[in-house]
Amino acid sequence: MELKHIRLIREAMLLLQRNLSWQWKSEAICCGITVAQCHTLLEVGKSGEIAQVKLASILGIDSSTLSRTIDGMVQAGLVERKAKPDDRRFSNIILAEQGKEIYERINLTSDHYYAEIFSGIPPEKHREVVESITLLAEAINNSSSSECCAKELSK
Amino acid sequence: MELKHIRLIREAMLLLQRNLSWQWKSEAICCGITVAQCHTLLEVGKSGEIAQVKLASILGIDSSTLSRTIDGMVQAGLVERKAKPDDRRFSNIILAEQGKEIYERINLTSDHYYAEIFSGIPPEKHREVVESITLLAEAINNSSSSECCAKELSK
DNA sequence: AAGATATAGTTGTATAATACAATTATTGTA
DNA sequence: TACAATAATTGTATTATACAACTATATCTT
Repeated sequence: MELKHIRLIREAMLLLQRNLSWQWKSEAICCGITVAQCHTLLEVGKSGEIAQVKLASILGIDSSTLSRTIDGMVQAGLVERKAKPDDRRFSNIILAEQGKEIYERINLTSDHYYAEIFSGIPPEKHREVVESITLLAEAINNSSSSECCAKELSK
Repeated sequence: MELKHIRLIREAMLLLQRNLSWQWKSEAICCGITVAQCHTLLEVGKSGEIAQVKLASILGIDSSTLSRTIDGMVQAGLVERKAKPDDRRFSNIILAEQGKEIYERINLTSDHYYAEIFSGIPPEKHREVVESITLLAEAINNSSSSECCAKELSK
């Protein structure tokens, strides 16, 4: 891998990160929720029903952080805590009425967002881009850990 | 663009975002600095010398936020404020001694990080991936704004 | 040239997001 | 049954952030 290409990727990833971060803020604010709530909502919606500990692991945050995020979402009528009958340590999270609506809305907006992005890319490249991003995402996900320290944050 | 592909991209981007967010934390902690300082340091190093207002715009944050981040970095000996002689409203930011070292170090680590990522991708795909990410980054960058509200955060 | 307007940066203030440590409730194991 | 493990919560501190108000400097308008 040439350094030249690595630098290109690094710059591109920076651009992606910054633009996506705005996109999240924008979607959250539009729906009157916070960014953390937005991330959480989308994962709960995707899972249907999920334990906090699992959710925290997917979101990459501490379970204490998630606990408080969920508090706020319960208050706002976005989700509900549902005790797991066979193991009462767990509380499973499910969408509440208000949460379902907002989930659908954000889901749609996200789809439109990416559809619009791709309208700025020549159609004959679409397949290649989808494949490449998927490849990269998998590679990054598999390579994670290693390198340097980060002991404190590990889980 | 098929919905199936959009959903693939959305999932991949989520993975990327979450992994990169850990990477930034990890690099920052290794160097004894914060994530915001790390982002700022890399941009200052890249630019050589840059006004705060420009820097804030690149980083996508409010200039008041940046002002305080820079305060901390000056304290830590990472950067210096240098008044612009011909327009004293500006203070240009440059790397200080300590900052240069850490900049080089993080730059190297980042290069290694991506090199390692790519070692998990078949070499014949590398060119395609670089091209695709660049395409996507440009498309996202150009398409930004529009859609929904986000009036409050606009600049 | 004087007053009005614009720009860069800072400070006051509030909030969101986060982690770590300690604690409680529950379950599993020796 | 006592002890270890796990899920969640609460106490506490810190980081990152934005908006509004303000100061200092520069530019424009008449």
